[in-house]
Amino acid sequence: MNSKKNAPADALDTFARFLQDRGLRMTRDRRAIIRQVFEVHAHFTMDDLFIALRLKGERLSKTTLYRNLPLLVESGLIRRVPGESSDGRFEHVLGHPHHDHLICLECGREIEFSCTDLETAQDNICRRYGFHPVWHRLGIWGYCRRCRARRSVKPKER
Amino acid sequence: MNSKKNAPADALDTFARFLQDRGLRMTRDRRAIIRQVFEVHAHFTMDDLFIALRLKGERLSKTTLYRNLPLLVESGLIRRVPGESSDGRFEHVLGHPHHDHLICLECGREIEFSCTDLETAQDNICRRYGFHPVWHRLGIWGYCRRCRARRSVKPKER
DNA sequence: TCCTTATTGCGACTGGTTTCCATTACCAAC
DNA sequence: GTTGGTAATGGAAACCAGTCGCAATAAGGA
Ligand SMILES: [Mn+2]
Ligand SMILES: [Mn+2]
Ligand SMILES: [Zn+2]
Ligand SMILES: [Zn+2]
Repeated sequence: MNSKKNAPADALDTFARFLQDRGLRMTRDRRAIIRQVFEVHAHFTMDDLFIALRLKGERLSKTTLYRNLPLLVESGLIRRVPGESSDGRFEHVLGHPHHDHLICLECGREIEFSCTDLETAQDNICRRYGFHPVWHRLGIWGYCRRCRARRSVKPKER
Repeated sequence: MNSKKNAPADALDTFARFLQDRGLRMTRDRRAIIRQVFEVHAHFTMDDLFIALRLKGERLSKTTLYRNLPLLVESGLIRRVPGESSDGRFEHVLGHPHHDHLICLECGREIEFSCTDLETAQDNICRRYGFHPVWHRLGIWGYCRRCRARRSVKPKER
């Protein structure tokens, strides 16, 4: 219900527990990072985050982000978004459950979707191979409805 | 039938046409690259390719590879393989049709699979969104049968 | 409060990729 | 077969995201 409203607080809590379990410490920077990450409901890069935090007056360094985002990933609070090449794109998880992406080659827009058939099919495959899945990333590139309409030109290849 | 045997030749042909269409030229280096890429039936990195070609006595430079692999991708002859971070991993396409990957977090082994249910589910999703798919990449990370057997320890998270 | 040790900032450093530019090689047109 | 306009190439320098080393700082349990 209020799962969205409390996401930042919940996340902070989760992370605190995660840190404690590993003998790590909760710091001002880490609090600021969590707060920011769960305040924005969109994909972000290392740099997006850095700039946002600096604008808010936080004085952490980029190195700190590079050291902490992997922890957030491990804790399950954020995940990497599939991208063409070496992404450095993340998105938070709480209040934003698993989904896959349609990425438009023309306008760059990303559509998030989730589909049980797809997940089921994956589970079946894994079972067949005796594979224990932990996570997956699916990205589909192509042309979105809007772009297709705007130019009734058909794109080429498969 | 002999689609495999002639893959290098077919590829060369395809690429020649591709180049011509764009006013680009077929060169010794490009021929060598195609030949090598279709001779090896496995994923490869920029460096794998460079070393292999050098060992064969080709005297091209790495810069040339960096300039030409993107062309091979555009021509549809090779594709990028999904990878955790900055991949620079490719695989050829001819005689090696579309498939997705199971990647073991422990041994790093990659299992290639393809599953019509999965593809169908994707098509359905795309239709629903009015999205025209061009390509997709699915990678599932987890633990392979072999590794799970070797250590009957259960991995954590979902 | 004290003390151990995790955390941080900063600059140096890295490895992969791109860019520059002068030289070489295609290849289509004579 | 020669020529000429360009594409292609090699090598070095530049770029860039990320990583590392280290001395200074700050959590947080005792
Ligand atoms: Mn997303
Ligand atoms: Mn493959
Ligand atoms: Zn679009
Ligand atoms: Zn394995």
